[in-house]
Amino acid sequence: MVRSYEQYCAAAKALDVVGDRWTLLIVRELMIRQPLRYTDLQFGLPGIATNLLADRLRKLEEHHVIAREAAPPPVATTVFRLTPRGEALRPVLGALGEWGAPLLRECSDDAAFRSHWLALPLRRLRDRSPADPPVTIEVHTADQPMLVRTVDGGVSVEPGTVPRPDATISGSPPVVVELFLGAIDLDAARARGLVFEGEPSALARVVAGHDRVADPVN
Amino acid sequence: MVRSYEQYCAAAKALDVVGDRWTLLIVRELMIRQPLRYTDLQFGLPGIATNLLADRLRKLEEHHVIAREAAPPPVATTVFRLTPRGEALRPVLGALGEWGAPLLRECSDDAAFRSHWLALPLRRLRDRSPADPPVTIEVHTADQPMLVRTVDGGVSVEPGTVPRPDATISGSPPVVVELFLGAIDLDAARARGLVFEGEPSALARVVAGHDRVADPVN
DNA sequence: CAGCATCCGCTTTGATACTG
DNA sequence: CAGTATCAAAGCGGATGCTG
Repeated sequence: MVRSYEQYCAAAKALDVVGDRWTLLIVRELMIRQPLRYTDLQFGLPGIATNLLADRLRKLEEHHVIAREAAPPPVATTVFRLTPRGEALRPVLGALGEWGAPLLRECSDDAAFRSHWLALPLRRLRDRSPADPPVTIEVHTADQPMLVRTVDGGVSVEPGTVPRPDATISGSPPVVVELFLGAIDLDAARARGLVFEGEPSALARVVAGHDRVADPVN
Repeated sequence: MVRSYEQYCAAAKALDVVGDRWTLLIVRELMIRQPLRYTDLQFGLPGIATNLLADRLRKLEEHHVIAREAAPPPVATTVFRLTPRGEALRPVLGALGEWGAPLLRECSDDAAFRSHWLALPLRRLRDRSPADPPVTIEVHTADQPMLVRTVDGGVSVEPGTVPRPDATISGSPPVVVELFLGAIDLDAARARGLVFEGEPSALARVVAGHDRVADPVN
């Protein structure tokens, strides 16, 4: 069932476990938000076949990368969570995302996107004036609105809305991501269909400067 | 021909390029020793089918991860080399190797091994007394003898022999690797069939201490 | 509905043989 | 040496069906 490389090599052994198609993307989903139900995973992995998801989850559980839990009474279903061993894959996905970031430019326009994926590239944003009162930016770009708020020197990215955000951004995923990462400025983003309302200073406070590498990063 | 995830996500885009079976192991080979001929790659990738190797090399070239060169007159053949873009994958293989290292313990005894793979886990060894004259350890464990020498605060790992090495080690790959990485001591290694000749101090100088994590690391 | 399992057509893989 | 050609077997993707 499993096709091993049969090599005494750490990288090959790692790929024996997480090298199968979809496997690392399942781990990605659990890295963004834990724990998740089967159908939540399915939604976060557009294109996966249901039998493959079931199969991969079984294998990941066998290898102690994820764990299956009985969810608390309110929902009463099983949920999936990363084990410490699974959490240890974060540097792998980090390195992969770093390397893959430049490829996002050549992404087809109808590529799938999920709002919660914003958490990966935006996690590296820093709050430029942590002493000031926190700001909240509401982002509309795909299946659900997300809140980007300054917290603890960085930003948090979570689903939700607030009554009076400091700024509200609506646009396609590429434009939103490139804007936040400083690859384009607000005018350029507007030229590509982005709608911005509120305080530009709220955005400037967290946007990655043009001084750093301006590639969208996962 | 290529099956893309079609997701606007840096990690997914990276896997579109290097996620296919064997692809990252090809990159591993070129990371250890550049440049390589087709047959050298084949030897370093035990188990790969020749059509797959040809196919992967073509795709990697299309994605500018590797480049094909006409070799200089003496050999007069084409060789493969990593581009800067390919070199940028080093953190990915590093993270994968780090994560996969603990899995080496459960590696089947007849797993394939190539001597030059020693370069990956041993690269992290440090020279504990860089001021002293360099030492050379000759290692016999698979297809060809390797030389581990102290150099510039660390060690170099290259194929070859010398007339009078400070130490000579012969043993199976797991025992050799675990010994170098400090997971086992010399007595334990000898109990598992390792033959050591020469100055134990030469080994002690580069062996990772028990203080650090004693997992074989790629 | 959540959580799969089964079936089916297609693609990819792996092993071997063959060629310029 | 550096691949291409061929082919059986396994894996993948999509649809549908079953069970609590």
